Amino acid sequence: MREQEQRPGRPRSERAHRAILQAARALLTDEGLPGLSVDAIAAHAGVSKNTIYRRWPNKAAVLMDAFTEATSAKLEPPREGTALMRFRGQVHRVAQLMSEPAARRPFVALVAASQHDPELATALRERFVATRRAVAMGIIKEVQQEHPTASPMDPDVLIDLVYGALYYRLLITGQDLDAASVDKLLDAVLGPNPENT
Amino acid sequence: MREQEQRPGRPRSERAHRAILQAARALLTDEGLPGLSVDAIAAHAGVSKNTIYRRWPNKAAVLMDAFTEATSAKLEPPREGTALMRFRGQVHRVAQLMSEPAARRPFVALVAASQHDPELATALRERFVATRRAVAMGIIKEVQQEHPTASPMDPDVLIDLVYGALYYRLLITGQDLDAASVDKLLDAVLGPNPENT
DNA sequence: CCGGTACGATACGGATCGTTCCGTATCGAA
DNA sequence: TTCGATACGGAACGATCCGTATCGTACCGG
Repeated sequence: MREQEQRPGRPRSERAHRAILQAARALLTDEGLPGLSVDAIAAHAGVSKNTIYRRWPNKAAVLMDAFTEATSAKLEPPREGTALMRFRGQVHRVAQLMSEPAARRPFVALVAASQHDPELATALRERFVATRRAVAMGIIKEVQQEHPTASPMDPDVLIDLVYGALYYRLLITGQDLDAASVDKLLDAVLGPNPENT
Repeated sequence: MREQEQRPGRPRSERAHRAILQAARALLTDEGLPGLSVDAIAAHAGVSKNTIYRRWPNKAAVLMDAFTEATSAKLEPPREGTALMRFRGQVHRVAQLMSEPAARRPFVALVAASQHDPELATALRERFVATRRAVAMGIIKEVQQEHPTASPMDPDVLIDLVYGALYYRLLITGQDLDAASVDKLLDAVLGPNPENT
């Protein structure tokens, strides 16, 4: 979005940029998707609607940036422990993040909007899903080196099962994603947690 | 919707009822959710918009009825074979149905809309998800009686894993739900298919 | 000082939703 | 046959939203 560092004329206000994304997050968290009109974002950010459309092509793109900026920092994979425990830790981290309405609602809204917006669907996959998947894939391969005797499940299938169950509960059944139930999921797929205290 | 069989005045036209649901299905299949305006449904059904809003409270409710009417008949669980094979068969049936755009798009649209419509979310769970779950639950318990030695996975967790993976691919990654990949999923959770030809 | 761009404010066209009003049609009951 | 009650198609309405356009003004480098 900001590849051209220096162009003629008045530079774009960094303050306006942040205000827009923050307003989008706040409105989406508080009011949900129906309350998220571009006019409302503009008013809440103290910004002209013109300024929003000068930077993003449409409402979904604003939402996408607001979401990834808020969540990416919170989803750094664990760096310590066995690969197995790091995998479990990462799944827990995603589940924990998504159990907060402030993250869950924007994500759900993006998934919903992406169903009839192919560009947004691609962006969501590339900028959020694929990142989580790549991290998980790397850790899983380490796990399978640590435990070569364990069932050699296809890593892609494993990821689909675990994250699938997570998002299934999130989007469809609406169940809580508390740590205990996430552990049950992981135990079912990976075998019992060896560090089970 | 039609609990009162006999009330005074002119009875509601059954023909209009069917025309509305059929028009909703047709438009949703062809145009997707954004193209599904109530005006368009009314026009396509040869019906006044007034008539639609006399019967359903909003657009999502119409969509809900249209979807369940169209799909419930196609999701009768298999009646023959071992319980294990019937379970696999049912999952395949759901996957096959959802791989058709004519069913996939309405479902995805409903899931999307249900994210900010609690009533619709409840209806979707009670009238679609819960039905599939109850059927699966019954079959799984039979499976576990057939194979008491097999891993005693919590049936709820099992269902979350399998259907979760299905809907994860459907809603988020956009992967195909062809029979082979569904079999891989099932093998990963249940063990290899004993009737693997 | 000047061209170029961003800014806030405001208005607009187009579309949609859900509601409301007509006059007419169709039912059961009196 | 008459009458109340309801449904019907048609049409219009207010409110909302999106994305675009047009103001005059503010800020940048040359």
